[in-house]
This record gives sequence, structure tokens and C-alpha cells, in this order.
Amino acid sequence: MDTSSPAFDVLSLNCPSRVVLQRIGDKWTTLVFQVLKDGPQRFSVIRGAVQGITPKVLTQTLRTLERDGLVSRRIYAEVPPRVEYALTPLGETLLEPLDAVRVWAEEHAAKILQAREDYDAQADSLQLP
Amino acid sequence: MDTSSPAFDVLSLNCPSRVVLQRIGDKWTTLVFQVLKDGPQRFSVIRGAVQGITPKVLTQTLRTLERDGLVSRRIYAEVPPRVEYALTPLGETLLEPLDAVRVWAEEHAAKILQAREDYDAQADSLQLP
DNA sequence: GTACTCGGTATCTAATTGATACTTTCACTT
DNA sequence: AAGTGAAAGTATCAATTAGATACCGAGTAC
Repeated sequence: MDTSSPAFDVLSLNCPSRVVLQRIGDKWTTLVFQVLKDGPQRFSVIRGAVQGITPKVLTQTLRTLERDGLVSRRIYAEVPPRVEYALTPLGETLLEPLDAVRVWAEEHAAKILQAREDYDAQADSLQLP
Repeated sequence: MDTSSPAFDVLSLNCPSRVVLQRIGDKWTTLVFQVLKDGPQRFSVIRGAVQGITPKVLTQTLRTLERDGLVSRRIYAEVPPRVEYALTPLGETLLEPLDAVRVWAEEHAAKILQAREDYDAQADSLQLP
């Protein structure tokens, strides 16, 4: 099977697709997408759902996703203020590949943890630091 | 459609699947996988193929992938020494989801770059920093 | 006026990444 | 015998990035 694209190659330095890959592979992007996949959510909901994210980093993440056209930001003139974030059509197309990775992670997490234990036990028995 | 797994949830703090996701989303992992997908390769070949990676970081990446059971490392007792890295069976199962993401990145890179231009032009016209 | 909510900034510190140079082992060349 | 070269990394230090924590401003309710 040929899965290559004509225009870009992630292995090339300075290739735009690599920058894009970086964004996708960002620590928090997948998690934010996971929260937004069922519809728009406000800042505080995302912050609560993505456990461990700090407001600064969430803001950064959302701003970058907005800049890249993957997420839209809408402010409602209410009090207290309401800001809703949603996936754009482009962002929606990313859901499928991202979900594939997430599902893989959830399905194989146990095996990887096991591999780590084995590896570390092996290293210990050889008295490596 | 229900794409959730019973045991793990990436949104939970300290969930193992999140650690796994981190590894997958690592800056260089996808690129190394891309090189190894057609068969074992030696260190210097990977270093040459993944443009921009430094030896230190490549070593780190490969060690971590080895520890996680995704890549195997084999030393040949030759001179000069030869070390070959290959995907393990577990690593092979990750190829598909990872490739989906890579293909998406290559296909949509142009749109994202366009979105960035638009965003930045907009920001400029509003005289934002 | 005091307190509360929401959606963030500001500031400072800790951890990670990256650039560059160096090391080791053995063979081969001169 | 001394120098050169290749492969697969380490070592060292600087720069970038992420994270913890505290704070801010608008507006309404009390």
C-alpha cells in the first residue's frame, strides 16, 4: 500500500507537514479534542475535564489550535462571560485519526507498562544505573 | 459509535494511557517509526533519514521506545560495530494509527498554513502584538 | 462596599530539548 | 609505529518550553 502524499514529507527538515504533526502530537491537543468531540464547551469545562492542565497551558493550547483553524472561539456577551470553543470542520476531520491513536493507547497501555517493568527489572539485575 | 475502552481514560490524571499517549505524541516517535516501517535500520541510517535529529535525542528516543517494547535493538559483533533497530510486533500494531495521523498531516498541512496566515493577517490588522 | 464567577494573565521556577564537541574500539593506511 | 577513519553513541552546557502559583478586571448579587 502506498500511503505517501505527493506534496509533503514529514521526514524533511522544514517541511510544513512536520510542523503540523508537531501540533497534533502536542501533549494536550488530543485531550482537548476528546473533550470537544461531542460539541462546543466552555473554557472552565475543558479545564475541568482535562485533568492536570493549568489555565495558562490550556489558553496556549486553544489559541494555537484556533490559529491553525482547528478550533473556533466564540464569546457570548453575558455576565459572567461565556466563551465557547468548538471544533471547526477541519478539526472534525482530525477526530478520526486522533481517536485511532487514543484507542490504541488505551488498549495497549497495559502491555507497555509491562514492557517497562520487564526492561527495568532486567536493567536492575545487571546493576545498571 | 462507542470508541471508549473499559479500563483506561486518557482524560484522567495519572492514567497509564495518558503516559502512552505522550510517548506516541513525542516529537520524534512518528518520524522514527516512519523510517523503521519498512524493516530494521541502523542508527546512522535513522539519523540520516530523520532530518534535524541530533544523536543524543535519537538515542533517547530509541531507548525509550525500546523500554516501552515498541522497538528492539540488536548489536552485531562486527567492526565497525553495527546496531540495528526494528519495530517489535507491538510496535507494528502502532503503525496504522500513526500512519493515519501522518497522512492527515501531509494532506492538510496546506490548509493549516493558510489558516495561520489568515489568523496572523487578522491579528495584524487589529494591531495586536 | 464585599464577595463571587468566569476567563483568563503575570511571574517565577523546573524540566526538557537542542547544539556542539568528544569518546571508544578496532581496522586500515602509510 | 603513528595516524586516520567509521559507527554508535556520551558529555557538557545553553536555550526553550512547561508547569505551579498567584493575581486581575468586569459585572452582578448581597
